[in-house]
Amino acid sequence: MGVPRSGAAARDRLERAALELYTERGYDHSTTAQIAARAGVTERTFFRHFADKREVLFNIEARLNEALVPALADAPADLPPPAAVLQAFRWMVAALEDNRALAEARHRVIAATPALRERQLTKETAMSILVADALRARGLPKGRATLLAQVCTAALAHAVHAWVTDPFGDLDALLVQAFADLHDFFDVGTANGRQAHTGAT
Amino acid sequence: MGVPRSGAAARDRLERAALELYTERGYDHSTTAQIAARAGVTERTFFRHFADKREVLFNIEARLNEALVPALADAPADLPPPAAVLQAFRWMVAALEDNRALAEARHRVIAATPALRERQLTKETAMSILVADALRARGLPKGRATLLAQVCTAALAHAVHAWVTDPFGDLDALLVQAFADLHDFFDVGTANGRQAHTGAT
DNA sequence: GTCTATATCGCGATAGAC
DNA sequence: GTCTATCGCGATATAGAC
Repeated sequence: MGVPRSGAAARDRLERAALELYTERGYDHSTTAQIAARAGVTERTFFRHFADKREVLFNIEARLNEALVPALADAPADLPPPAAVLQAFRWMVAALEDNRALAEARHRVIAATPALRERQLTKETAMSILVADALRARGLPKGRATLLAQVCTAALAHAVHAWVTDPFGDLDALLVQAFADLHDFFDVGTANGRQAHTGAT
Repeated sequence: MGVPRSGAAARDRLERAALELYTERGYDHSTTAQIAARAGVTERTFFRHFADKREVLFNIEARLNEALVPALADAPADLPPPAAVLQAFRWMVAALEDNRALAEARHRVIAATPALRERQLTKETAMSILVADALRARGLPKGRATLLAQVCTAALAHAVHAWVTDPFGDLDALLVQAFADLHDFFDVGTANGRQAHTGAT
């Protein structure tokens, strides 16, 4: 084959081919053999790079996680825990905002496929664990760190979902809004039924 | 066959057989054929009752959801949204506390099996959607309802996890504590670093 | 890279339950 | 008799072993 043999390149082509095929014929009507063929490799190579047919769509998450960990570690120690997580998230999602088209394509496929939504939840959980570790490093006890991490990650997922859904959404603003909503839900200081928000959906 | 032909009975036997086998030999070393054999039915029958090898462990969730929906609807209209959800959750989990042994067995298998943890996340999301619907019925706008529902569901999952993990845990108390933690995280009224809690983990 | 187990699902026939 | 659950058989594709 005229195609170069670099592992990373093949991996990239597999990811592209998978997204294309899943988009064209749908996830369950695309076979791993077809993906491999379109990428110019054997089926075996597909499984060398990705544990299963779902994983091939979730490489972005790994890259985001790599950006998140240092961002969490660098957050000022005097920030309250939720604010620290928010700051790290805002830094991380900056990378996302450039690739809106790709994000939308991915989102469409995932939204249309139960098996892929399931995997996405797993990825969110994985990210939540990173956040929990960072919170523990900031002194939160394990149980509360885990809970707060889950809550913050849910807010992030919520903001990203709103972003890919609304063609005019600003991811950073949506993220800030989500965290503001969290305060509003649980802050007895601001009467709980209040609706005073910049852009509540 | 000497085995009665009631659908529900076969279903029950399949659930039992699956939990046993997953416990004995592990999820990946149990085949659907083995489960079916132990339940006294054909492999084909297994798939008529359950969409896949994972689903057979998650019937309890369906029953909990059935209890949750009316509980959410019956919550007093004047309660703040998080309090209403908490009340419904407390009612729902009462059913769980009776079956501690079963819950622990299930938890062990699920915790040991990535594929099952993945499915469990999906079930939590499904429950979260029920909560979101109820919150919208209470007047919350869609976006905030979804977010708050995810947060509350995370708190529930957190409490249940703590309960099955700690042999001396009281599920109801853990649930109340989780919601109290949420307030503490986001309530600016109570200084944010505070640790004053009854039983923080 | 090749080989294989097995999860998953379609179809037609059968057989209790009402 | 009409359901509906089950059976028996077969096909395909994922995923893991050698």
